[in-house]
Amino acid sequence: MKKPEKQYEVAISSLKKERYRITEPRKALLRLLVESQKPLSAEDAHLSLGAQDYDLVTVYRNLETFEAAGIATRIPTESGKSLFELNAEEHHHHHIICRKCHKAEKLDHCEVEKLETLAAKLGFTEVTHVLELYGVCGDCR
Amino acid sequence: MKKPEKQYEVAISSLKKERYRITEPRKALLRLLVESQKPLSAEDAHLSLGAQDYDLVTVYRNLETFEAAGIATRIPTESGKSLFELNAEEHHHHHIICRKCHKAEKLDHCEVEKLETLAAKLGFTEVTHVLELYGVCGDCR
DNA sequence: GTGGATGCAAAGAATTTGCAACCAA
DNA sequence: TTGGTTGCAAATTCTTTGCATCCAC
Repeated sequence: MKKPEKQYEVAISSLKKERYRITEPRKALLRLLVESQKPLSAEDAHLSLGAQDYDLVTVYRNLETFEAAGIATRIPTESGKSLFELNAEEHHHHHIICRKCHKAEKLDHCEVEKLETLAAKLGFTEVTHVLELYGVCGDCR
Repeated sequence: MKKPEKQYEVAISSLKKERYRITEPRKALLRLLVESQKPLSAEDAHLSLGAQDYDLVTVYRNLETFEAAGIATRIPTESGKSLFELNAEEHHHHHIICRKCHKAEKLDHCEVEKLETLAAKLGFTEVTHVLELYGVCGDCR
């Protein structure tokens, strides 16, 4: 795993390269994502940043911006709510998300049965998974 | 794949066993799901049933009921919209969903790299996937 | 200085809930 | 008969959009 400061700097560079401005809300949100190292919902982020400091809408817009800049990824969840996480330059991974408290933990190794075993080892029960692929079909191209 | 009539009967039996009533909207929705053999959104189903015949709310409630009865499964999608599909007694599978027209096709074999290859063979490009596990964590139990 | 970014309000989309009328068992 | 089910309306939840103001470059 990359050092937080490094990860922050790399992200800032990506934003600059794409001509996005480095604003206070963006810096704060980026720091939060770097520090938490976990997928967060827009609301989580808004609260953690101190709800009174920046608007929820700004958080949404910037998460979207981060995604467009290739800095973050949106993770659709079972509940219909999206989580966002910083793109780690490390290997591909997924998460195990608690159905009750919505805590998300990172799972290394990407293969479903192995993942379910891993999840069980982390103390999760009633484990199920959602796996869907997305792409553009021949008809739409 | 099971014969449609058979599948319909099995589903009806499941509903009866759970003491759910066999109403017109339920029969119509079930027939639709059996026939389409593809995941549908609540709105898709509502339109296919003839929007004027049954209420969208009834469709939502019955898809929920079907899920509770173990007849159907909700599939959260990238866009935040849910799709529902009848539980096939056959093997575990997932889908490839077109980002543009939202057409969903069934993919057999559950292993991610294989699936992406399969998706490519089906003519899909820009293929990505969402894989998240859900469960109840130790803290919540 | 200027166009992108923000905050506030309001709109939107998907889904859920409340409640009286209705009907399957 | 009666409690589950439906339809209509309204509420909720998450997310996006409009617009005037503001500030990073």
